[in-house]
Amino acid sequence: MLQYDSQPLNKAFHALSDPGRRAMIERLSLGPASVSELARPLPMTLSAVVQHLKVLEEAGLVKSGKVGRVRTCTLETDAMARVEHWITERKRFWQQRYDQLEAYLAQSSSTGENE
Amino acid sequence: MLQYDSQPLNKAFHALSDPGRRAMIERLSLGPASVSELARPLPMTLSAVVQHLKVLEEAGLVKSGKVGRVRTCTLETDAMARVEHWITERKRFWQQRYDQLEAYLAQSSSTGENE
DNA sequence: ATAATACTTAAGTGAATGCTACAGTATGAT
DNA sequence: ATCATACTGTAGCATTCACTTAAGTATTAT
Repeated sequence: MLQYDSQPLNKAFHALSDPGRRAMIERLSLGPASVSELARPLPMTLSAVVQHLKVLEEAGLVKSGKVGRVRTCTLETDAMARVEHWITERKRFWQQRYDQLEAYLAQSSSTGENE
Repeated sequence: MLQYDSQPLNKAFHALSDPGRRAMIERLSLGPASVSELARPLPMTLSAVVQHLKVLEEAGLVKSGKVGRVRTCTLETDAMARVEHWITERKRFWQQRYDQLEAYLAQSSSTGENE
């Protein structure tokens, strides 16, 4: 534990910290989409969207391929799962402490040492 | 869905994108700690750690209070849970598509139309 | 009283970010 | 052949980041 570096996680969390990129991920969680489809709802130029896409791809969260003139993007669910995993691992520990506290309180109230 | 802005999530994901700050969160998931305790394993000055702590607090991921000269930090598990929630929501959708695909494949192989 | 501890705050710096504008290049439609 | 579509790529720019150094301020220990 407490391994200091993890490029993949750094990049993944960074990628998800931007609302535009999260919107793109939200769209892609519903299914593949072209670059213009991803761009349509966003208040920025296509150029900007392409740059965001690059960030997402370099974080491993999205993959894309071109057929004809349209690039189709898909979500990389494994990478998303790895991000989720980091959080659930932390959760295990704080939950454990919470459960211990609960058990302690239950035990001390049943033995009634506070009366 | 596709609400474009969420300051809290922006800040939370951004806060988690730094390996030093993640190390601090990892430590705090085991229980409260002072600023120097958080700093000890990290390859940077105390000053830098305090600045990271500020980022974590502004993201709502950590709270802290001072008693005497030591500041004790604790993890805000609710904020962590909210980050987790954003991911599991996306997961719901991509899982659904996966399940549909699986069901389709199961059905088409049982009707044996590929022989 | 003196010194060590545990932060706190501010200024400065080089690098990374999130854009836009503009100028392309393929590909598909008419 | 011409035009629209769907990107692609680069330069520039204001802002934010992740630090460090340096100079504090309270507390606690001796």
